[in-house]
Amino acid sequence: MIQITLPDNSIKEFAEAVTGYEIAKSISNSLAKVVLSISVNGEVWDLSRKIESDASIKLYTWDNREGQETFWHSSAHILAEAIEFYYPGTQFGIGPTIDNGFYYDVDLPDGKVLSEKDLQKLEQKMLELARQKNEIVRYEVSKADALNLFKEKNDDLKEELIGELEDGTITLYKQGSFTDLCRGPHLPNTSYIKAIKLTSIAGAYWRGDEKNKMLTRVYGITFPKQKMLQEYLVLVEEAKKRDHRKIGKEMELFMFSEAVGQGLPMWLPKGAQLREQLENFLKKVQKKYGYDQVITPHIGDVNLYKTSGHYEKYGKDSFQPILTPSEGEEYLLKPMNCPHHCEIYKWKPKSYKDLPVRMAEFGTVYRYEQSGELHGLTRVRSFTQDDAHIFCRPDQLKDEFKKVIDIIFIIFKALSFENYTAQISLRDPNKPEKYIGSSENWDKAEQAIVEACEEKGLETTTEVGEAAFYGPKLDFMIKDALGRSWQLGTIQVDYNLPERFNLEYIGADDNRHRPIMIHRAPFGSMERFVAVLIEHTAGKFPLWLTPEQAVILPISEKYNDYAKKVSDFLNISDIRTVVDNRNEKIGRKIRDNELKRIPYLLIVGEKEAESETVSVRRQGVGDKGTMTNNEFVDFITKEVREQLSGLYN
RNA sequence: GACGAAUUAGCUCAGUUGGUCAGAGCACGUGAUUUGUAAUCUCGGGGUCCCCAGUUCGAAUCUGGGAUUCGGCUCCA
Repeated sequence: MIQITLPDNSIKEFAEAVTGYEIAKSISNSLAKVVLSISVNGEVWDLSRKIESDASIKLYTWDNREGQETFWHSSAHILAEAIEFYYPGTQFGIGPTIDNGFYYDVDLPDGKVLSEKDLQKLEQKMLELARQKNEIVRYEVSKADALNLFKEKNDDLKEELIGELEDGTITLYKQGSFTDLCRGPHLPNTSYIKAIKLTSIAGAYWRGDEKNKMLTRVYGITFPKQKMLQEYLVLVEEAKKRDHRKIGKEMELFMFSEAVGQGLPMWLPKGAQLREQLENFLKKVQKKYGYDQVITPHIGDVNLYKTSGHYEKYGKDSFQPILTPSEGEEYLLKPMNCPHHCEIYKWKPKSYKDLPVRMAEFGTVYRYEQSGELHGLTRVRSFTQDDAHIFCRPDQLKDEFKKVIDIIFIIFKALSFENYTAQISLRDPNKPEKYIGSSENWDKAEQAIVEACEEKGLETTTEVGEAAFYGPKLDFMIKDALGRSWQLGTIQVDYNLPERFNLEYIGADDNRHRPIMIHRAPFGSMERFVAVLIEHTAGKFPLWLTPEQAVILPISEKYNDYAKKVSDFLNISDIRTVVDNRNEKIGRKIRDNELKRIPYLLIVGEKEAESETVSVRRQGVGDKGTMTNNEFVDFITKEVREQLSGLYN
């Protein structure tokens, strides 16, 4: 007698060993149709695997992440089977599930290459294989047998993987004519998979290491219903419309020019306006938090970066030094602002009473990113950090750290960023050689970060071994329209630069002490932040931020003079206003300006000119009635004030 | 940087087998119209078909090299 405990703690009894599928069936036929895998005592199993003894179980369907993973994992095997059918002799790397689907890394024989044209035939083959309703069978094998099997297939990649596994834990899965090394779990058979889309193809290094061979990675996604695939594809198309590169072009925010160079963005007037609003906003917040703005040059003597250690670490792989007419003189385009700020700190002796010193700069830096890494505004070669460095005493560290978290919260709130994640990056205690500074200091810094996050109620993930070589850090990440994650705000604790630059303060004990440095950039960089902001808002920026807040639409050219008068009035009232005085019908002007995402459309004709009013239309909403010009100024000013209320005043 | 794909008017894109294929819509200019809440009509100008070589009687189209962009990989101070 076997007792199976269900999630609601009810118990079902079976006379003999039972499979997950049989359990589902015993509950209801409709459940049996949709269940995909089963958790047995916390471990996810195949539905077709026999449960031999008492267990607690949970059944997974498409609505559970675990169910989807089972589904996609089996899909990856069918992809592999299809590839093996067309390209016998292919070596198979790994084929895991990802957030949206799965991929398989393969090495085709005889230097054959896959290209996007081949995806369709692979999809067709996969559908054919899925429809064969082949059982997916699990085998437990010895390491020796597993090695032999893949040796026969000449699959070096699998051999390498098996070599690292422990004997007695190795399982194979077979469906149709294809056998794969795999921990599972899998679907009972292939017929569950009804809709298949291979989405893209890309190169990927074996085991993620640049020194290894580059394999071909095929990405795909599958669904239990055709309709779900259609819906997914629509969603992807919608997401593409939010791409900041597309909207940035449409809204005339920024551009690139081959003549200027790769990865060197140029801000167009409206983009510059947007950026200025963001900068002014942060400056106000920083003023409240006791920061001082500074301005430093775009270049620095190469020896400055030798002192900081950056030259040694990155000099060869970045922009090369600028020479001067003087022999032996070399300058570097600055890859960061910290060394300059350290020099400012040293300008004058500091007392413990002077700390913390908070030094902020919108500093443009230049980094020679590899060409394949450049990506719109999110990854560029010249960018402006909303940088600041806080020099503080050890007893101030945690408090300063918390204040920086506050600033980041203010920004995320002002822009309604809610779906961010926060990651604490700590050192790898097993590799002390990777880091500089005493382990005592590291402990203190790490503890300060963890405590600061806890006290701020910030939910974080922790990554061991991800710290910078000079200190632990807290990063804020946010996803773009297509689900790619970007690091925005960052706070880093640094014991290294104060050492290298010999920064000091005189303590109450009249001795010299070393300050701790905090690097922080709440936006990360203006470029990346604006990119993510565009995708977040689909270009419909909040009123306080948007480059053009109102556009005046004269009904006909006869009212252009009045429109100009209103626009002048609004502009001196600090409302960013433009006039659409083209010789077009009003319907046309409304359409064009709605599409330009300007929040307020002000229609003026005979009535309005006579009564000194405007007819107000909210973008995407519609007619808001008629207001006097003064009323409109109050109306819009109030809206801006409400958006920013309590954030920095 | 390595792998794959792409690049045609300011933008979005069509262009079949190498031969009236230099195209469309939008944008822009022009004339008419003087417009009341999501596209008025007329006429017109605009191209180094990414660049450089090559094959060919003939290249947007084929081949080689380069540039840039895109995808994921590696990287990210």
